[in-house]
Amino acid sequence: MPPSVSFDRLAHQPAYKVVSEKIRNAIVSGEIQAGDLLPTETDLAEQFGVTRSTVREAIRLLEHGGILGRAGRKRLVVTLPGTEAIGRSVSSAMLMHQVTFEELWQVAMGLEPLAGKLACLSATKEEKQLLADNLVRTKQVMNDHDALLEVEIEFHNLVAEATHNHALLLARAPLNELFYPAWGAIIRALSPGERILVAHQHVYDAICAGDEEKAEEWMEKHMRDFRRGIEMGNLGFDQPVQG
Amino acid sequence: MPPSVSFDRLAHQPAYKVVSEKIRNAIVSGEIQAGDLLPTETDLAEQFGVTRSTVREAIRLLEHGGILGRAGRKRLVVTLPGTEAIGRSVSSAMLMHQVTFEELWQVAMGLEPLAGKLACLSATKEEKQLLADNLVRTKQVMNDHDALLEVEIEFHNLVAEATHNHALLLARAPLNELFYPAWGAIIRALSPGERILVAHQHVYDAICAGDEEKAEEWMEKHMRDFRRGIEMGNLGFDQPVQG
DNA sequence: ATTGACATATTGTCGGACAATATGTCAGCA
DNA sequence: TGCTGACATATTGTCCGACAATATGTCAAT
Repeated sequence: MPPSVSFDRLAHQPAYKVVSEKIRNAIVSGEIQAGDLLPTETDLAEQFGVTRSTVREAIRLLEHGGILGRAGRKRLVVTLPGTEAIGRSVSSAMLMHQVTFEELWQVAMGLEPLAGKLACLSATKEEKQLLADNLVRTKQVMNDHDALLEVEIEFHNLVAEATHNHALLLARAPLNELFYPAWGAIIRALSPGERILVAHQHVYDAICAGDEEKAEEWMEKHMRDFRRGIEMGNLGFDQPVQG
Repeated sequence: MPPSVSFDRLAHQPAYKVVSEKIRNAIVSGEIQAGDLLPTETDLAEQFGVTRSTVREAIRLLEHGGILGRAGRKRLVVTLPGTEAIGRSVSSAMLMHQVTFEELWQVAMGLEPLAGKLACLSATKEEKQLLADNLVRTKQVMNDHDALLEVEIEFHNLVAEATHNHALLLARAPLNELFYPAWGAIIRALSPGERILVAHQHVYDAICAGDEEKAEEWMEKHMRDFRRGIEMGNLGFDQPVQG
């Protein structure tokens, strides 16, 4: 016979979590702006009625998400979480889930062509100039594997930034981080400088011309090349990505 | 005259960060498996040669990313970061960046149709059954706004899970969280039960038939409906999303 | 096999302490 | 005036020791 009444497990949240949530709420609700200084640890401890140790643990909780940071070794600062912080945290999650290249590539096929398309609508002159500069440098370092990797990654980041879509930037941050070593391996194995340059050039032209379809299409081709690169280089397309 | 030599700013990383990184490395490198128990705080403190307070701060740093968790109120456990942890952390980043509905919707247009397409290839019988159950429940709660919201969100999650693509699941986690209130507002304002059901039905049929194109297409239509819903409901398509 | 009593281990929180470093002030000197 | 150095102050990073609350493990009694 089942018990006639059942009680919820009462959740006695530790103080450091409560404090952390209070601070987080104040931040995301806009009560504290990015760039604002937080009170000192001692002040916070007094305000919340807990010890400094507890406040410190609460702070660490938020620090990892990039919401809080320190300028120098000093005062706490409310920070706009950049792509790095998000990328690191999400990509380590993906690593633990043993995400394969294939899975990663599928997501990239959803996001990179989209970035190309959207960039056509919103790229400023300055951003187009940065892309042009990147192309020039690409031609120069065509045979320097390490440098080529750098400009290749930079190109994709520039396109993504040209969309001015922060949701997109944050969503693709982990891909960036995880593809990095793979691109490096492909470049070393196949020296695909020419193919990369051609694809980038077409994407750039499309963005300058505002031709959404073409940008999307060439970004797609570029990503298919990437896939073929992994397959041809025997890098294990269906294998988990390495950190 | 510029100085003849320049030195890098020497980075005196605090101990809690070092400890945190060491633990993180051990985890993502697979040295410690998910599900494993970590040594007690006192043990860790001894091993690293620091105080328990320092170890605790290091632990908090990882706890936020969902890498570490506690079973009960006891021992530390290495955890596979779920979509909730990632979703919370990334979505608060998006909130702080004042991401607009439009930006969010653009990313969703890249990921949701993709999810539909991929689900056609990998959905198991059990998952199809879950989708079917969801459809039945959708018909039942068509006029109950709150319940309708629940099944709507669940449907999208089920489709995403049916792809078996963890990278995709993690990438779309924040969208989920941020769209939630918006869907609710749309449903209350427009009672779009019929349209939702029709779209879901078509996506479901396509997945069962393994028809990738159709699944993608209907998911796209569904998302366009969502966009029109925000616009018609005057919910501010170009306004920042509210937490 | 279940219950209760008891010792033990571990976490959450507290309080105080100190060294290292950044900040602010002010006098001294070109 | 503008720069330098000395000094007091504030704040963080780290340490130590302590205690209550709570899980865990053991064992006897029923």
